[in-house]
Amino acid sequence: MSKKPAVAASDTETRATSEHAPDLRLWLRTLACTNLIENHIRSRLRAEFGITLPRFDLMSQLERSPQGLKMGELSKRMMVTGGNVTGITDQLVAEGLVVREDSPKDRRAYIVKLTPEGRRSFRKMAESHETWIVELFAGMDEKQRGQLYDLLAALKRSASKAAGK
Amino acid sequence: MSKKPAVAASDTETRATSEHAPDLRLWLRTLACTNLIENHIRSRLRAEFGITLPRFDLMSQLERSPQGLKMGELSKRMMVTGGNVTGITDQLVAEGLVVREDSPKDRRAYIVKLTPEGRRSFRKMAESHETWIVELFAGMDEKQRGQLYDLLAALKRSASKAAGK
DNA sequence: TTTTGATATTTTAGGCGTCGATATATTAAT
DNA sequence: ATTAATATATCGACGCCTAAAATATCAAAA
Repeated sequence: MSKKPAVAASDTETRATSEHAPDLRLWLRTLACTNLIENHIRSRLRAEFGITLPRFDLMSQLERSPQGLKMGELSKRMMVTGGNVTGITDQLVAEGLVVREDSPKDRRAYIVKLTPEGRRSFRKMAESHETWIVELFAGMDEKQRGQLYDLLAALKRSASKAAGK
Repeated sequence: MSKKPAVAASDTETRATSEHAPDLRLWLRTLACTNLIENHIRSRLRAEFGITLPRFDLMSQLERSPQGLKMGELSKRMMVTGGNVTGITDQLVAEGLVVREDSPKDRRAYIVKLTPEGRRSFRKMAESHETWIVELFAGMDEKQRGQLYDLLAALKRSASKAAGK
């Protein structure tokens, strides 16, 4: 009996029908995929490790930057506002998974780093996380995944340009 | 001078590097695209119409179902929890854009419908919304968009199956 | 040096979103 | 007809998230 979360499983995409522009349907399908996967990952992280997705994401950024990151860097990379990063960091600090160190170069700034426990904890979770992702994409063959990867690069360029970089 | 929101513009994808599995990089790229587009749409809806994305989404569902939808239907289609729908609906009711009618068939349920004003208001916003989406995808050619559409269908199938329908 | 403008972070207020619990109604089984 | 199981929606607590304003520092120009 795998636990079904209270959140419903289906179709954001239901919004789109014949009269809508193809681009709109394409966008809604993109969204549906993302929501599906994100909701799944979110609930598994919660169920199996008692952590939230944003906290996991922040730790993930830090694990890849052992020298640490400034709050503003985290904000850019996570694509969320600075105020948001403040809150998430506060929580992780309280849990002992992360530390704020004063920047020697700039007294306005902090350098956020994983603690040894944070690093240990993250690596364990990341392993499962990667497995889950692999499972979610397993229904596509190698070639499809490669094509999708390339097309998303094109989409990223297109949207970045239209959104004003 | 187009207004730049306080939210940073770049790369969730920064998380992925060489040592990560290809699937993980594919997922992070998907996420980066979605965030980019969603953030853009969110701030334009706010700036130009003073509405939030979730409220727009809910109205969007209702516009396509003139007979109205039960709270639970909205929850499924929007891929969010029931409690969440309650809150968003409350706000839209307070703004006079939506009504909760008692279901004649089932006294537990409500049927939510757009008011005439809600419908009028939505149609005006939807026009702009669609234009924005078209702009965001404009950097891809017809063929690329078609391929992406098909590949996302495959992803949706794959992820739905792995997530347990 | 003082001012000016930009940058780094936090704070505040309010909306979104989840989970788990509750109240109520429906449906099925006894 | 009573009971039990299931379904619909709301509520409360808590965390995420944004936008806008406040605070502090830096860097460069006057």
